[in-house]
Amino acid sequence: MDEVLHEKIRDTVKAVPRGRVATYGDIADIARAPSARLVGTVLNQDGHDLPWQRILKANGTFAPHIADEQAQLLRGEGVTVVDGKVDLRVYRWEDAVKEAPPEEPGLW
DNA sequence: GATCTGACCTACG
DNA sequence: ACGTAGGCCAGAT
Repeated sequence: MDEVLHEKIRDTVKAVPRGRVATYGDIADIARAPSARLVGTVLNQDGHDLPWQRILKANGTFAPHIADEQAQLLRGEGVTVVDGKVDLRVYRWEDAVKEAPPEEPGLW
């Protein structure tokens, strides 16, 4: 597995501000991960010291096994969790777009 | 090297 | 709103 990418993903997760959230897809996007699956895989293996509670699925829900814990932690950061979901329109990490670097020039 | 599995995502019925 | 199906990528069998 690509160590660089691994760290990149970890860094990106760490970059999410307190009180905000991001989706696996967002992280994958910013970290240049080939797929959102990788983000989940990395967090699963090496996410113990990361703010993994700020990462959720694209629809604003949590990963099944950790849902409870995650909801608690996020509430502790001031994020409102309703019916096991977070309103992405409000809490989504907006800088995700800004951080997204341009594509390689000359591809087309 | 084929197959299965998973902290995913989108589209469809 | 909820289940399925297909696509996705890397690691483990």
